[in-house]
Amino acid sequence: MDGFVIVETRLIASLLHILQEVTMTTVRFAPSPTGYLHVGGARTALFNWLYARNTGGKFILRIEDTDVKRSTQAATQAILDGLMWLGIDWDEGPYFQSERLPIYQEYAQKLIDEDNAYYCTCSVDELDEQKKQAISIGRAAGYDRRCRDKGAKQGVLRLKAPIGNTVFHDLFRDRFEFDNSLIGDFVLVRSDGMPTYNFTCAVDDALMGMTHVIRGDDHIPNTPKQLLILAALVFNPPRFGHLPLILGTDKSPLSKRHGAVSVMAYQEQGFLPEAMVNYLALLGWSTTDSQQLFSKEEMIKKFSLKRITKNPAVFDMEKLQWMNGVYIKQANPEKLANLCREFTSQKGKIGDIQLEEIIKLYQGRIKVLPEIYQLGDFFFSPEIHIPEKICQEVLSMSGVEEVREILTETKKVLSALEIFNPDTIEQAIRTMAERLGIKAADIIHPLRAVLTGKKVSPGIFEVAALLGQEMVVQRIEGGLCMVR
RNA sequence: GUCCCCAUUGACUAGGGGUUAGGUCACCACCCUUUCAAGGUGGCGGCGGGGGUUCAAAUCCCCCUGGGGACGCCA
Repeated sequence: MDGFVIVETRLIASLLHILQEVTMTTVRFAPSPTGYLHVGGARTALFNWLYARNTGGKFILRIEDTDVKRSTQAATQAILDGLMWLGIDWDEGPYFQSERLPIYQEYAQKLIDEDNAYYCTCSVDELDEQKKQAISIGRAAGYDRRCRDKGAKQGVLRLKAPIGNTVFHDLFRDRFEFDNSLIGDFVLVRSDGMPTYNFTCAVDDALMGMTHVIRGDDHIPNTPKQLLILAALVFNPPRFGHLPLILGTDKSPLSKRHGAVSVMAYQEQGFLPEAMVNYLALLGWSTTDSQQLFSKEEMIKKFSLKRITKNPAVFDMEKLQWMNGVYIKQANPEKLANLCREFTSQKGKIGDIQLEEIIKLYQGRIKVLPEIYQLGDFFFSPEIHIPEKICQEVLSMSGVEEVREILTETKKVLSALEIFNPDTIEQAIRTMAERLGIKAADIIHPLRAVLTGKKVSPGIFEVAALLGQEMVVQRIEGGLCMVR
């Protein structure tokens, strides 16, 4: 009996395994290497990746480089870099379509053999003319199929679109129905033998076992075309889902004029990949409770296609910055210090003095990493400049003589300290204030001005301690000259 | 010109026949406080318009308006 149970359990397990194999989610990100990974592409990649990880499926990276003129290796690398920076890893690939040409040839031949495709010899000018005419008589602008029955043996290869409608159900919206006659007999293979996007995409999605194709809105018109190819080739179609676009603040599609669109530009500006991913995930996806901050694990666990919205989202820099600030605040200072050093080397600044300690002081105050070099510039150079404005507003605030006395006394008190840390400094200052019968703030403000050259800084006791006793004394002396 | 998509505060969104229309960013105020942040508390502000259906519409249907996309030997 026991043996039977074991056998039965094993049987169920292996059946489940097979079932899982058959139904395993397979998705992909299929960019064309014609530029950097942009925010919209990154969001598309992220959603596919999240879905794959959520379902325990497979995420494939495929480079669609059939446009030889525009594709570059640098762009491919930039896309890979962008994905890696965001922490989006792939299980297969990258596949390059340019290396799969024989496969597409094979299927093109199949379409020809089965009378589902034909050669067209129309020139570009002729096609233009056809388009103009179609529009002038109020028809859909498209190829008029004049070469369908010519029996040409060369030219571009076109699909023979059947009469009827092509229907599909979108993952995020309703039913789509397209009239095949409006789709037209589109090009599958160029006259130079290079296959086109719609053809390679359809073939690869089928061959690579894609269960879901999640891509941008702009591909909606391509979907019926690919469905037609799939049908002609007798492949099972994947499920399609079209993500709404990401817009700029003026509601037009996000582009360079809205600021940075390249994902790597955000790295250069001092954003953390975790924040970027978190923000991107919220552009079109949400949970019922409107949770905002997610760890990667949490995001994977909670991700669901059902909760993707169909309306386009405006990319909001302010919220991204807020989120980045939150991630910086929570990050490990050592990790941040390493990131900051990259910025210093880029900008030619020196930042070796206890960078980690400085970061701790600024973690809760900055939105992007490089801000630390503006707000905390007085930490990074021995000399500081006290702007005239600060001199007037702070150093002569309660009377020049009084400030002079306060600073002189402060210098004396602080240089007498044997242990120089935030606590001892604070104690010394407060004691001094009490002794002189003034407010601690009356000491703190001038002290801040002479130590930092600013009216705003982290807690002055921490700042002073980090600067070190010698530097503090030196800066008070320097500041004293400015009190006049 | 033809086809198609979208519509909740300034932004991201929840809600999908009966809710004081909820959360987050931003903004404002107050608290905390050595300044600035952070944090805490509170506040401002919204269902694009018009018709239906219904006892009841942000929610369902239609029209309009607005925004966007596609119509390549680009992807």
